Amino acid sequence: MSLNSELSDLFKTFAAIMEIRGESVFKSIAFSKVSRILKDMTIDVRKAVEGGTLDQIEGIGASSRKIIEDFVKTGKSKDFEEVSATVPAGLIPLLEVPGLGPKTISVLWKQRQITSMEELKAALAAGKLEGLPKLGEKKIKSIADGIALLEKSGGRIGLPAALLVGQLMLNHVRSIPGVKRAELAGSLRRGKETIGDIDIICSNKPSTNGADITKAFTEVAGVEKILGQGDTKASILTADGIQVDLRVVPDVNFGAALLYFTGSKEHNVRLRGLSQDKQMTLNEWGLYKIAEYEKASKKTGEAPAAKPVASKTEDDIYEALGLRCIEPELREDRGEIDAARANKLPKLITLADIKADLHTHTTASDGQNSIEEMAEAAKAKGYAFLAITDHSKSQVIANGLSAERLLKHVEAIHKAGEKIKGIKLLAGCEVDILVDGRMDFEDAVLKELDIVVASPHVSLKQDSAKATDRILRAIDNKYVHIIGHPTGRLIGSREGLPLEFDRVFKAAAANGTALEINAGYPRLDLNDVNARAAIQAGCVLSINTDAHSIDGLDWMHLGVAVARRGWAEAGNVINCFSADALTKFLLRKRK
DNA sequence: GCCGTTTTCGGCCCGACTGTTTTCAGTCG
Repeated sequence: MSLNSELSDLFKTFAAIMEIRGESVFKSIAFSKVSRILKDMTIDVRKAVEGGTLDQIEGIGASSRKIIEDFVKTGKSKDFEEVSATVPAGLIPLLEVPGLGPKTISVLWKQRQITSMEELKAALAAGKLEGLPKLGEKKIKSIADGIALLEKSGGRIGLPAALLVGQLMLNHVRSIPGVKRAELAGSLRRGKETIGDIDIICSNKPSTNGADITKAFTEVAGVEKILGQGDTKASILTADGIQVDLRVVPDVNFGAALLYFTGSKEHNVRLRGLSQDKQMTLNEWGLYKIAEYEKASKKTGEAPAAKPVASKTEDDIYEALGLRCIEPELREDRGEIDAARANKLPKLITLADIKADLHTHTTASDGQNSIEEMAEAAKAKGYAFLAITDHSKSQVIANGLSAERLLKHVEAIHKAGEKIKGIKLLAGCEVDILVDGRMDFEDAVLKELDIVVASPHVSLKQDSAKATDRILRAIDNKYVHIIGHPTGRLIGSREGLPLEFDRVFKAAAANGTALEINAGYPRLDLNDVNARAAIQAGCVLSINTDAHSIDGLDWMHLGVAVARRGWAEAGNVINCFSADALTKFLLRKRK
């Protein structure tokens, strides 16, 4: 694990300990923020310490700086060790249980000596939680249910699965009589790579009441359990263990509700702070002048009786706050609010900007469709280019091509290209980057190819220096156009190469080698944060599906979502280049 | 714990819901 990740985890744990100890919530919020800053940081924190730039980062104060400096110097933090000795480590995972928070955990610990999940389960089974303050029969059952839910769903689900379920449920909501507008919200709308639960916001026509809509929502096929259903809100659990929440609001409040439930939480907090500065208050019903809002009567589940400054659309609210409208993918409190104020938001890339897929496979290696079938499918998407890039010889398990087979394949691709009009086929190869950074083919073979994607597939546990040197050598190769899935990570199962990204980005920018955002799930590699840092360093990106079948070409939108979260514009991505510009890009390095 | 063009002290975002309570604490998003 990288130093940044270790320190990020340390601060996350520190924040959790403070919650359980019952310290001021603002302290734990502050450390949670530091944890997030470290996780998002693309330079090695050691360099920030050595360069003395830690002070300049907003959110890192004297206490955090001391902990970071100690940890970088000695591999541990005395402050952290002292505090963590006061709370059993086994209590921290209990914060993940839905319905169980720090206050209750503290009571369980101090009054029933529970210090771990196992002990909590044993105590529940033995009925030992009775008689505690604020813990009635229902609360005890909800803790047991929460543990069961956590163990069943195993936490977060992947973006593609969430999109499928989300779209189905959204269509269902839109078909309910009385629904006027409905949209996906939450982290799904922001395009995050993993999703906790699915949020849907809808507005109702004046003639319909919310309870009819929430009831119809819970009656769709595939609902395993109804978690709750009221006039304005319902929650269900699908058979796959995915939670879907619906909120119903009057149409005039739709924009405020959508903004609120799209989040992120951190983005919302910043917006509300900004509202305060302007003598306004922002909530899920709308943006109000504080003076009027305080006088207005309020009833739970109903909009406050004051005229909002803005509430109908998200654009209205941003505008009233003096901001350009911020796209959902940017709402992470990563500088988007300042950019919106300065009118410096990027014009984000869209799926429609994509004119090429530059990394795909056929039956020649481990794909399922022929050259012609892949070409026709890509043409049907309106692409101008398709690169066929089957595996190189080291990928024995994927039926990788020998030099001889590859050269024959190149001929076959060119021949197919002559037959199929309306799309240009590029004959290429996904060449393995060997453990020391050499290519899996000699230059004499590579120079016969229209396009070379060089990817790491094996030895993905190298140390940082070796891994970085390996990728740098590939970037330097004059025949390599794109570094495919640069880290080799797999979401949820493999960390990938611990690259020194600043060196990688500098070299790629200097050489004109594109870095891939692999759109295949669970790769999505580069990730959002690294894609953004790469652009800032002057790199060009390439978004490709790595499709192994014609269906695989459909996942381009996942890569575009990552790119959007990485603040990418069409001009940063070679797949959006004009035919001329792409051709020039492919030839330039070889001069 | 962090921050500062009113501030180096005193704020720090907001409402819904649930359960355990007779007015509020805890949790969630």
